Amino acid sequence: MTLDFDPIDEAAANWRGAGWAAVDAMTAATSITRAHQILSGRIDAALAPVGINFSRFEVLALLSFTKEGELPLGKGGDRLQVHPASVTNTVNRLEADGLVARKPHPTDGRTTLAVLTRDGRRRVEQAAVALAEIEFGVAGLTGDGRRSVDAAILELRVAAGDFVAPPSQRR
Amino acid sequence: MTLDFDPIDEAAANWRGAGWAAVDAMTAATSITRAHQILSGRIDAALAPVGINFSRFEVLALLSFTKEGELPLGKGGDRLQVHPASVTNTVNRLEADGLVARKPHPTDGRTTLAVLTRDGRRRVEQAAVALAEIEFGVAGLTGDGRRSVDAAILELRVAAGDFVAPPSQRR
DNA sequence: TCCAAATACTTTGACGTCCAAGTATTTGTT
DNA sequence: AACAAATACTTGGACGTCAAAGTATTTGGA
Repeated sequence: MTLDFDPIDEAAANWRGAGWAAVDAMTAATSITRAHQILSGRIDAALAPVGINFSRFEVLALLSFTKEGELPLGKGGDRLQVHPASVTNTVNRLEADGLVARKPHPTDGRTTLAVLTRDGRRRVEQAAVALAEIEFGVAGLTGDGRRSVDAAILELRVAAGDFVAPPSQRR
Repeated sequence: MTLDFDPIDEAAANWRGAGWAAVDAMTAATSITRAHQILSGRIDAALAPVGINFSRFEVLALLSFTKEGELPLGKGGDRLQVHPASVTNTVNRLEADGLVARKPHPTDGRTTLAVLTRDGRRRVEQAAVALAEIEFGVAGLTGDGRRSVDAAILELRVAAGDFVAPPSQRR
């Protein structure tokens, strides 16, 4: 199962051998992809005992940060950068588990609000603890590593147009 | 659509406000997740005109690096770190498109080989060019940024047990 | 006022990923 | 030689994601 060589190193060597371009870009992209794979696996494993997964957690967390514990579905999608259909799907499942409820928007008939239930609030607290315990899957990354990842990816996100205003100071 | 603030900064502030732990780990994990989302979108968009997607490309590339253009399905899954069922699925689709063929292993009846076809080889070359043109989606990351991402994620991968031998020198 | 365009969400369908279970074959041990 | 365990792959099911199309409602301009 565990390889005795670095698969990314090997990929880079193969790439060069084939005369393919942009090897540095390839290794960076592959590193990020693999990192995501690792984090995703660890996070889902940590959340499984709590009875949710990461996308559901993200929605619950977002709701828990609002004053009233409610948010239009579309706003949630914008913040989490996911497709509206994914939000619908996630909220459906959260609703089936009694962790959120849908409520019509008071003044805009097109809009639906997701509202955190009492169970939902309890669940998201449990999940936050579980995630903190595994350090969000980044165990193995030193403080320096985390900062340099944050800084480098900030460049990427700005270049991708994630947001326009100059970022406030990251701590 | 585009936000006028950094959503990760805001998430960190919310996290602190709620008294939740491991904020630094959360931002690193969120950065990586978002980076993956960005890369994935760019890469799929670049490959769409070529008629494949990234997972299919990975399989084709792996095959193209072998002497004979063939590899047991299981080996491919190990290298790409994906589930056997995913390999089966991907190879099914590549086979339906005539880009690979299945062939029984000459000595081990349990094993199936995926063999690159002529069309498959042509296609993977086109894809490599298309990916190099968009710098594998990491446009926006400077050389320094790419190196620091590679280095930091190497720590994470080693900690996760991706491979055991000391890595050879990265360039 | 009226109506086309924009907005918000849902539905349907395609695809990728994983897990668990099932089949076939090979290995290793007694 | 015999058989349990390991290995390699496939199948079926659950879930997440996106795109495209559909429905309902609101906005904004003629």
